[in-house]
Amino acid sequence: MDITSLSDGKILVSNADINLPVTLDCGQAFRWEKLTDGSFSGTAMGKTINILQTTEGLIFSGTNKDDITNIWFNYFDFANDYKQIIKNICEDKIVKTAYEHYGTIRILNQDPWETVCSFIISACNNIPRIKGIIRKLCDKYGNDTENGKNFPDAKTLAVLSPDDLSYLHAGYRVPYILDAAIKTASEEIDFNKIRSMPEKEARSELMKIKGVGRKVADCTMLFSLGFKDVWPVDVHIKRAQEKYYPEGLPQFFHPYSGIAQQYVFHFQRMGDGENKQ
DNA sequence: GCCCAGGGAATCG
DNA sequence: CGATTCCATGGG
Repeated sequence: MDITSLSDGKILVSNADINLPVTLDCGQAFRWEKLTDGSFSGTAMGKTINILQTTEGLIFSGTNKDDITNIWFNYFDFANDYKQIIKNICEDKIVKTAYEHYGTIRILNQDPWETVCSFIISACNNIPRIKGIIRKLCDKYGNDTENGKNFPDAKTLAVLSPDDLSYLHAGYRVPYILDAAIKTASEEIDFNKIRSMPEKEARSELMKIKGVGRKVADCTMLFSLGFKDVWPVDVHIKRAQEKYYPEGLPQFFHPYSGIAQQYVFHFQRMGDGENKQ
């Protein structure tokens, strides 16, 4: 991976092993918006940036070399060698087919509070509406970045009442959001401690939050806490398992079954011809 | 009107 | 443990 400053202030990251559009639009993050030129704008880790993937590589706008090294390198999980990981999980036919179609889907290392809150909102919901609710939440309660709105701090939401969030039209999820905010703000839930716990302990810790069951906990662990060997089961994955893995999952998915899960998830939603977008 | 959406809590047995 | 039922909301 090479980082080069361009004359217009943009930064080129070449030789990056990633399919950016699929990675940002496969349902693990909800705040990246695809613009008409094919680039993605979004706010994460307190920064609002734009990224365009071309044949030359990734072109970052609105950021600098230091932030690419200190923030975005980790956000896109570039420390892990996906070529090697994918080589192993591609012994599976479904994963192999999905990889041939979609290239390298990377697991993002997102902010844990934002992630658990986002997946609480995701319960029994569809992706466009999840994005809309999160957008409304950020517009009203998020802190300003240079070019957008950050996800609200837990402390900001912790002092609100359900009525304050009724404009979200998030229904029964509103008290769950508040419970997550209160427990996060008070550090009753400490994500930095959870990060270094064994898998089962981390999961049960997250499930102390109301509205966080097995699936939301697993998504939070996979997409923000570095647990690459969890397999979140939602309605799509359940269907895929019944269809393609009735005898159980291959052992060689370990210890990266979370990455395999993203390929199976994407394949089930988009890929096998009889599914809608 | 019905069904579905990256589920979870409460309440059974 | 597993199976049911209810929980708001909006799009197709």
